[in-house]
Amino acid sequence: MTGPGWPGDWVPVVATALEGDPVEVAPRLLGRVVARRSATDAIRAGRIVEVEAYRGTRDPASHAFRGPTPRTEVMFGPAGHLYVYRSYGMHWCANVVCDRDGTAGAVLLRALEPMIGIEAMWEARPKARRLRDLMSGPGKLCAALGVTGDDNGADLTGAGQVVVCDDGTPPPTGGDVGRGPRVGISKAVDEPWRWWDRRSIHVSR
DNA sequence: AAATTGATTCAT
DNA sequence: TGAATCAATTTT
Repeated sequence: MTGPGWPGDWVPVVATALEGDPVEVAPRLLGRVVARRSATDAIRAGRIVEVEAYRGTRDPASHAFRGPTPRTEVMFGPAGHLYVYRSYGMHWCANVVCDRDGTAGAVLLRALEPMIGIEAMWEARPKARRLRDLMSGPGKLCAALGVTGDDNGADLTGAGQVVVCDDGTPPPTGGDVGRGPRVGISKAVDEPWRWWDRRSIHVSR
């Protein structure tokens, strides 16, 4: 991973680390970095502080529950790609596809802590008033990073515009990890498949 | 608490 | 062809 302004010690997360059950993979993504770069814009990046697991055909709350459709086909593909969908007709939400090729699974990115490119994030989120409003929700973080439906299916493991990286920061452990039910769903509402970093003020509310 | 907003999906 | 359902955000 190289390029102007790219931190030299950031290494893309390899796909094999994402090939497990989303419930195993999701908490391990806490602390990793999501970065977006393009030919025209400065790098924008944030640290993952809140995630939710969606278990595909084994999870009635997953878009993939009823099998592959044009919308959900990337969730049935190989791990390490991006599943982007439109929410409530106006927001984009981004998921890291995980589990094995052919088995649907995904981790919804619910909140990031802004790291790099914060000026561009303010411009992309004019209604945000405080730093902790910038990416403290799944729709907010897509707007702040400039992720849209055009990024659906993108490879996150190195070559593309959106990358999930490890910058050497250890994930939260023990009492620093919050766990509870997922937000905004109507099925499987009691499954505790949401995780967040208790030390962060950038989680959703 | 309520308005906003449109794609997707499944049932007629 | 129609209606229900939203992995949400913002303002009141």
